[in-house]
Amino acid sequence: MKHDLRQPDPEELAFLASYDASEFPHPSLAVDVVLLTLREERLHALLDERDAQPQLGSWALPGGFVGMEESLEEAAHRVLSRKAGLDEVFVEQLFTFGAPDRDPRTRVISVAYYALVDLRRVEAIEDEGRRLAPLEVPWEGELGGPVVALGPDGDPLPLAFDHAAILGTAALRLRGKLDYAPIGFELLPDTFTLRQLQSVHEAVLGRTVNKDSFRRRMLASGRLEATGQREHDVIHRPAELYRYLR
Amino acid sequence: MKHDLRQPDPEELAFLASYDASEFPHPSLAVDVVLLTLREERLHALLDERDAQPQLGSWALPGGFVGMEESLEEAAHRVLSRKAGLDEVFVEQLFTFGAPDRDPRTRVISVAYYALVDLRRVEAIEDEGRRLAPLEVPWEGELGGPVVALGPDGDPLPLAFDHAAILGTAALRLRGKLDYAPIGFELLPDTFTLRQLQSVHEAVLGRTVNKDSFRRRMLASGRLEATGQREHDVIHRPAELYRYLR
DNA sequence: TTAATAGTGTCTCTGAGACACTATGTG
DNA sequence: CACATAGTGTCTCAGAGACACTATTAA
Repeated sequence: MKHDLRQPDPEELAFLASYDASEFPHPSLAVDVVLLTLREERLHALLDERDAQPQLGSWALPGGFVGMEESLEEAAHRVLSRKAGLDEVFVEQLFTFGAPDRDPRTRVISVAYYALVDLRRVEAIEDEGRRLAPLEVPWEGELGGPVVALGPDGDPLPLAFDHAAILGTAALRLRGKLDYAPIGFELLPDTFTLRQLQSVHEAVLGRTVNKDSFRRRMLASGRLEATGQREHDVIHRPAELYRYLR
Repeated sequence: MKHDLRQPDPEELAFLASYDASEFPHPSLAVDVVLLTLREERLHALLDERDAQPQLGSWALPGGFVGMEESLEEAAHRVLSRKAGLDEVFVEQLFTFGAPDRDPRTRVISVAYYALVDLRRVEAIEDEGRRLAPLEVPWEGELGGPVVALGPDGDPLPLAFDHAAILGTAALRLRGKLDYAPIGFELLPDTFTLRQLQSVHEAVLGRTVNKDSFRRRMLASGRLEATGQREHDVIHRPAELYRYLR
């Protein structure tokens, strides 16, 4: 988001030189990133098990405090790079969470971002304290609400702070934007079939979509380019591979 | 946004007691409010002329720093109450602006909110340093970009900081949400005619809308209740007055 | 050849735009 | 009565769903 700053005049420069930023108490400012990917037709989010207080042992979104010289989006990318080894990921601001009691340590405002990435780029990063947890969205349509992350036994994972609400906001945003913004592609590899894209939409929306009209809409959108290649190693007629036109 | 916090255990409580929040440098955190209303079929935003450095004399969105005990939305309501004498206003989080250079004093992150209100509630608050400035949106559809606020002579007002970009984000959000969220009503008095509601949509969208299908859509939405009353003091057949069903 | 999915052609249904027509207030 | 806008009835057109049919690969 670019903006023009007025040129300061001399009087203003004198004021700025004497300005004391520590005059008021400041809350802490963090970014939390909802890294979403698709595995087995289901949305998964990257979660880290907290290895320190507070809420030791619960599962948290990757996040970090915002540096004094970086933009919010840069902070989100830094978090992804540090905690998931990912660069060049699609990232978008989600919502800013600032309830006074959301962090028991002190006042922490969190600017949440969501990131979308193809599974192949992240499936290797799982270890004991870091999971791609399947999400269960317990509401439909435009309702919204917290989202449940599942552990390997299918039981809900304990989520830290208000991170269930952040996940819920991400799921809601994704569902809302999917139909009019080109974001489904971000969860797929470079080239993909229409069926794969449809599966992405179905997983995100939590419902089946009509095959015929989905194909028509996607092809009519003008954002897909046929590669001329076809998928292989499938047990049926191979489908055309498409590429997303940026 | 409600969330469940886990109950801290004794070990966690000990940690919290020793936690020092001043360990890291913190940016300042502000809220800025885009208060929008409709006058003469045009969107207007409340702007204050800055009477202090920096950017003395330029026009700024009403805003303020976030208190340590209040939520972000409470801070937005407080700003509206203090700077516009308004309570019970429709308010929604817009976007968080955090470019490192957006404020020349120091690092200030601003959580922007937009508020929608009927003109009758705010037209009396204008004075020398406080205006409802008409907005000119120099782009269409889903493009976005900064927005121009006009002075009484029709010339653009100098806007402080990145507030032109914040206004642009508000205009874009409003245009995007108008068709699927019940927000047009917020810019009208309690009861209104369908023609008035159509005017609201036309002003926000910056284009005319089809009368017939607009009526059909609104009546079919189920969110309007006929009051049985009609407008009066008009030179033509008076229209039915409707009320918005919350 | 069969199984399985890719992809096409076409009918129907629904909602938006267009437009003509009727209704009802004021001057 | 004329004027101006409110409000209705109906036709057309475009896009979504439904469904039958053909195409193409592997086993």
